[in-house]
Amino acid sequence: SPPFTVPDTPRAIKQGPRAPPSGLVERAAAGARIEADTTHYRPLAEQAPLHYELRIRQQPLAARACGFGERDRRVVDPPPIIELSVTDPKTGETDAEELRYALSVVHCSLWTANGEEEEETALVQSDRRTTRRLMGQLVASPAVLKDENDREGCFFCFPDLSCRTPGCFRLRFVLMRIDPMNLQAGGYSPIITEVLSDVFTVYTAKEFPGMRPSSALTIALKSQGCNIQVKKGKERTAARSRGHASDDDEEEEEEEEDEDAAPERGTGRRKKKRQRQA
DNA sequence: GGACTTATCCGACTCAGTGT
DNA sequence: ACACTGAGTCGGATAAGTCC
Repeated sequence: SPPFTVPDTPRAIKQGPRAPPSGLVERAAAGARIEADTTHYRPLAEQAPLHYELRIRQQPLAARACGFGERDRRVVDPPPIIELSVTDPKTGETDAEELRYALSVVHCSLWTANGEEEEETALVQSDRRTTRRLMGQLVASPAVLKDENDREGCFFCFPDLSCRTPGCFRLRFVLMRIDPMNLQAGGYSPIITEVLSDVFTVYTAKEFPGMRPSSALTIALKSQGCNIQVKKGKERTAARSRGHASDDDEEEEEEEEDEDAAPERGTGRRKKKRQRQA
């Protein structure tokens, strides 16, 4: 989709930073992963026209459908990572100050594989409850970090997205810029730009090929404090299956005898887990 | 009743937090 | 620094439901 350019408006930054109402920005940015620099608050209307662009640095590829239960969540693999670039269209230079604006948010929604219809229509369950097809953390805050090549960028990570039903979908990411001076009931923030992911597949539990090892980008962001999970992928599975094979050989006979005799390994933990969930 | 699908459970594992 | 614990993750297993 074509990048959006903010309408030409006079810039008032030279007159000095303008602070929003006390406490408002601090509260709004509490969930942001980077420190909110409230002294550099810039209303969109007071900026020079800037060129905003979202780029998908890590495309979602696969997921295991997690059904309608709330307990067993299966996240999209790999977690989508979006990079925001903000440039001055005249000079082509990056606007580092705008890149650090803490109240930018990217929202994610589920779309059909052809990218023409939103798939987020409510699904009606057997008990008449309605639910969304895409679940998890659908909104991400910006994190200004260095990528795997040590190049600084503004990233939005979605490590907690899951899809309830199998199929082929795309994810649509839209950038919004919250203006704390204009927050009011019934108000809205305009979409600044958007990007559509490649098609990814949501598999059933049996068909799911397994998680992939984390990319260099994921590892780089994780090492800088980004809340994203690093996975070992198939390596872990292979190690696990090797472990199983050796255990079976040694313990098969013991299992038959001790079936009723206090097999406490793991079971105690599960009881606690169930108690928590109940 | 068998085949198939789907939701949930199981057990091994990882990792962050905490106490010593 | 190390051991321990609790919470979360993930692949596979299985119970339950549906269809023919």
